[in-house]
Amino acid sequence: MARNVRIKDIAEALGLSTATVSRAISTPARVAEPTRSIVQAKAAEMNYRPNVQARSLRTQKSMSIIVAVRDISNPFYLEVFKGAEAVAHAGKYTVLMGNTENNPAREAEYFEMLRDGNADGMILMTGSMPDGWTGPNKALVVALEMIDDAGLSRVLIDNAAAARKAVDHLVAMGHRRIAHITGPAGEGMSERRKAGFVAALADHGLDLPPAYVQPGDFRFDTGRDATRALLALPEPPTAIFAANDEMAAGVLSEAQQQGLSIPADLSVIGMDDIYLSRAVFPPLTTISQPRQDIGRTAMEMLLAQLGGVDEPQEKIFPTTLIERATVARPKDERE
Amino acid sequence: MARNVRIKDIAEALGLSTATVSRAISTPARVAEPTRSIVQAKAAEMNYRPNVQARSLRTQKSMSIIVAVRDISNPFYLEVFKGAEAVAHAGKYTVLMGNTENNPAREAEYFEMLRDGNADGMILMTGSMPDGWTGPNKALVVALEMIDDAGLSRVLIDNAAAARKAVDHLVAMGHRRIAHITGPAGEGMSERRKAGFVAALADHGLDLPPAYVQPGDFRFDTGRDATRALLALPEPPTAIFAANDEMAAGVLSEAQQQGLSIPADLSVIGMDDIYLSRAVFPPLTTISQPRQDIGRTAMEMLLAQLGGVDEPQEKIFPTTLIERATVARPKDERE
DNA sequence: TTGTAAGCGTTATCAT
DNA sequence: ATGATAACGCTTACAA
Repeated sequence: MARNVRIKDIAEALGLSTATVSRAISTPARVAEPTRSIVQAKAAEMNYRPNVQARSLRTQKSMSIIVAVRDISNPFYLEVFKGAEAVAHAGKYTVLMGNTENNPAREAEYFEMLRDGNADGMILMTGSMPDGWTGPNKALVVALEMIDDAGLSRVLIDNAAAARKAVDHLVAMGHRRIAHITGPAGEGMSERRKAGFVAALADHGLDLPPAYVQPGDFRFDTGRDATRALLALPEPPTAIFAANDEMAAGVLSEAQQQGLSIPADLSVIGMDDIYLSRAVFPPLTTISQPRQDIGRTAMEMLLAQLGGVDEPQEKIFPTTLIERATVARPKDERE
Repeated sequence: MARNVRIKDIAEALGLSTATVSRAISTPARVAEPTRSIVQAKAAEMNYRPNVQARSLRTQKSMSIIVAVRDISNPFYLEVFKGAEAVAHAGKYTVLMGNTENNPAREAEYFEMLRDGNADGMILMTGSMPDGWTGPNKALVVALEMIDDAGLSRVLIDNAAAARKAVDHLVAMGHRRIAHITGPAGEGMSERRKAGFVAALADHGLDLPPAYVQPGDFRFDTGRDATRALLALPEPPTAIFAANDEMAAGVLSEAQQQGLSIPADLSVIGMDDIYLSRAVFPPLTTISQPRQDIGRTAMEMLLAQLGGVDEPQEKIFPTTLIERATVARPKDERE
């Protein structure tokens, strides 16, 4: 394997200086016409590929971006990542998937990578920021409001409005006893969904027994557990809005386990529209958020920051109710 | 923000040469005791962080590894990636997730990154290698036999044996009319699972009508379609072995849609044991492969290659039947 | 054991 | 418009 072609090799082959060759390649505008094309042609011919580390060392830019998520095995992030990746890629940036595993130490590591210049910017979908993080003008964007921190660019959805959509739909279908399974307590996303749920119920003049709000943690098992508790109530709900699809799958599972028929005996709405929602039976009615768009937009904001835009941006994406097959009119009403 | 601390700063602060400081940090063994600890202490005190690009430029190593998958939004790869990431991380390597989208151009790009020194090695879970790839002694490991290419280190599972396990279980439960939904035609993984299925059936002396082998592509929808075809047969199967869990979910969905009760009316076995298999109802009986271990091992092999091991390694992981709730004795036998 | 100095490949500054 | 040269931060012969 021959050694890699360097700018110097092209320069020698052409009797030019390395400076000119470098310019012809990186800033073509700064080099006159006959020369420019000659250099470019020769570079192509010699199969020249710039050495990124050398370039990074010199320019102090790594051309790579970290997308940090809590848990890479959570399919929720996949589409977001995909959208972000596509934009980065188009902008000649490389993206690193940062998996924090909900571990503050690992989270801190990614911030160190940022600080050390291993990456030029970061999209955060993790829970928190390291305590004393004083951004050394590194680009940072928060996606999906995992972090409540002013002053950062953010792309989010209106979680409360989304919850309201779920409630409105259930009410329109005639439900009056509607329960909710929440996400992890204390997290902005869960809290907002819960708040939207509570407010919507109030607006419809519906009763909300405390037991109708069950704690969950976004995982399948808590969906099951909460459902068990809900169905054991003297007056069980006729509909359940789970704060995400995975828990909604848990609802379906537990309800069917108990011999209930969905949606005849119990209506269910999930949220996020991950691919799971199509794969369960019956296919899950859910609130969808444009996850690829979210990733794309977050990356666009980041690249904008890298390009010099300073004011924090904010973009809120709309959500959509996807009607599939887990909502029907409640039985008592039918009879 | 103060400029980053460099080796030179430490050297000056201590009245030593940069060479000594560098050695104390990177190759402590090569420096005498009083000096070593002094340097290390000072480095910590000054909050020194090595500049990776400079180091890479000098050593010609990037300390990063690409894990290339066909489609990042396929949850199948997540756990594998996680295992690989953990090992890399422990070895001070960074891992880049390469998403090829089944696009040969993007695949080629990752190989270029390898060649250009953006990465020191690559774990391949994509479909193919670029045509004229003449590995310039770059480390390469194939995981999950997506590629049939001799001479590369590989970590895989015995797909045929796994399929046989599924068949054996169904036969032991009394099934004699067993169908299979395959993965994409031509891919080693699918072909091996199918071959294992066919051979196992033959070994049990069971009939295999051609229509009992339905083509799929590993996706939910083809699971549904194949099931529709299978159930429309004059003599439909009493059990279906789907080549992966996603298609098995499609089987459940379609069968339940048609009013069948699972497993009473139809037994189903999937394969891979992705989290989906627990989230459907009834929870899916499936063949599990140790995906984190596979990722871990692949990365270990890669690091070994990077460390100088030259002979291609090969490791085959065992699979396990996970009995959940989609298999029962067939009806006719009960009556 | 430690120091000197060259060099990794590129870009930026300053001349010409 | 192009060229000479220094510099980015680090490691590693080679010398002392």
